[in-house]
Amino acid sequence: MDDQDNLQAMRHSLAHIMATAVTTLWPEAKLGVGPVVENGFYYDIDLGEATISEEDFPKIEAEMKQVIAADLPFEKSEKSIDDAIAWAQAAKQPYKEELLNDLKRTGTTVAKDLDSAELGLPTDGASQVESVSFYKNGGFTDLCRGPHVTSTGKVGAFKLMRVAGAYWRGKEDNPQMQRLYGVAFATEEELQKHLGLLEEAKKRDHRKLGKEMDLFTISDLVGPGLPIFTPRGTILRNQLIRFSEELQEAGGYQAVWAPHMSRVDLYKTSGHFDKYPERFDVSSVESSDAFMMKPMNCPHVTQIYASRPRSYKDLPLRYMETTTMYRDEKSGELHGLSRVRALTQDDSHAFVRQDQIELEMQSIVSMVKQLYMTLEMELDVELSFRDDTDKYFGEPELWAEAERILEKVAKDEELNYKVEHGEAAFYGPKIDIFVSDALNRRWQCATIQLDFVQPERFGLEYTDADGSAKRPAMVHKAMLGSIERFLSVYIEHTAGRFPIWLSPEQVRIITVNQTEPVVVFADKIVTLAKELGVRTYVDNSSESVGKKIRNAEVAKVPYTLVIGDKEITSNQVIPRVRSDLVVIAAHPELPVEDFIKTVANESKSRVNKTSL
RNA sequence: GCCACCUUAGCUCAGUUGGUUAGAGCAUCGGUUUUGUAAACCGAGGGUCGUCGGUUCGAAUCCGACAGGUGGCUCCA
Repeated sequence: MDDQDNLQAMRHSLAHIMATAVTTLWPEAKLGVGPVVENGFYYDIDLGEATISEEDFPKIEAEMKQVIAADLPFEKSEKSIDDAIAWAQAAKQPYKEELLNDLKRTGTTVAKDLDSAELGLPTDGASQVESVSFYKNGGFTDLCRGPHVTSTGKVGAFKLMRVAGAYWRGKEDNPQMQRLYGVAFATEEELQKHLGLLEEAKKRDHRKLGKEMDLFTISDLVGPGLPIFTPRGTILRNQLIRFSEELQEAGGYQAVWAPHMSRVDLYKTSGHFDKYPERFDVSSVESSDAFMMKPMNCPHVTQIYASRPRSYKDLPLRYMETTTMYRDEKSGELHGLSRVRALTQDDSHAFVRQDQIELEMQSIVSMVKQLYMTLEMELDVELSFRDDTDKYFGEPELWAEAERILEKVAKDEELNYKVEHGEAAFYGPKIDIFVSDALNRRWQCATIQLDFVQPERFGLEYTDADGSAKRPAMVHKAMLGSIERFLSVYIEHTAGRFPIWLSPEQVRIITVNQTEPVVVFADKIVTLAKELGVRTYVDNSSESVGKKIRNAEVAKVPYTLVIGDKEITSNQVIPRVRSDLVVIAAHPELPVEDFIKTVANESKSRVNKTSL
């Protein structure tokens, strides 16, 4: 057993020890599942009327420590499936009984959040389950495949972290259990290191940095999930949008524009209306028609396509639009900029012929790669395909073809991807690109979607070379995805230390004193910077130079110039460079004009390091 | 929406078992200082303790509802 396996066994054993402690303290506790997760473990527990809160943790931890101190062996045993069911009934463990019954009937459990290691499933995954294994430590016995550590004393260091609600088997209409999360490591040092990392992650939380760096704000009066952007945040936003749009223009996309609301009928035709009830109705329109805010853009765009007859020679027809849409997310799902009710997408839709799909997908993927490479972010790619349920529209043959094309493109473009069945949109399969925030939570950003369904539902056509009417396919794409969500991840990714081209303020000019020649010289630099499109701010305040330097540092401004008599005499400056941008150790003295020009060039070429 | 928890000044936080005019640092404003590469000094303003209701002689403190938030669950076109 290597260290990694051993750590897994420790964490899994701790889940059992926690369950032991909880059932000692609350004998009526009904147990769900208790698998290993990243950095630790959890156990789902139903206490009926009672609830566990974080205040109970010291008591549970004390109980767990007793079990650990007793160093009781984990003893494995086998039972036939029917004996196991009888055991669950006798032990009054209805959730275990349900799992065992499903196991007997189908050979599997379909629970989404269930780690198969938690079950007593035979390791070869045979469909016919004859027997299941149990592990016993002291007076506590649990259905479990294992493996475990040899005895309860060998579990390393742990800490209970929090309690959360979790629906039994991940289904909203099932009873909600309490999920107790713990973290665990082989040694106390590693545990402390992990807790330290969590503290570090807090410091780069985009909600905290967004406030500190004056990028955006969320007002109760405006409403939850409706972030508003300050001048600084808007510069950041617009720089990213401009980059996305420049890439798309180079790729043959034409900008279009559509209003932010429409008749409800638009979404009834597209199929979105019945699929997604989370919409914002516009109720007071003086008309018998119902209107709503747009939750997506594609239906609008189909109407641009449909506005005139199209020839096979017109395709591909590529439309792009950076625009805001509105989705009524449930209150508990809102999260800073990551999950909002008003989201802005760098959205695009290409209408293509069947024979153009693959090439189009390929060029989009390479565009996405270029964007993320420039931003120095890793691509974490998922191919979201359909499953066997009936929630998808369209012919199965078309789906199979679409999925084949997506996978081929992913292979050809050497994407490091995983296939996820059941994650497709109702109208087609997707290539989804995920990025991770400071706490390692994955968020979907870029998405590329192949769609045969909406052209069908809107009756879109083009005239082919032989004069026959043909149906185009539609390729949806968003590269940054939701700008808001992208920013949330990007702020955490960079800890607010943006590259020069994205920095809301690129050069901070600090005056040594407020005498007239100094102020005039600072103004001269600002005028020059403005002409070249460099974003500057002059700190003329009567603070000490040390304080002003510190303020510039805290604001994470890439370059700082201290201006005094020396600079006026020589017309040269010594730029102070933010530490993460430095590539050359020496900071040369530069003529003022050269310095500003260099910053302007760096900004234009979107470099991540400085050449100063 | 569901579960647990949180909400005191613009921000970060004190505030004893319910007991007089609720404190600090930073920020802001005013004054002094005119500063050379990570925090000058003095002073002032700023709070219906998230909101509403209840218990009590008395509530920031106890109870309830609501709102907002945090971590999960569910959902994510």
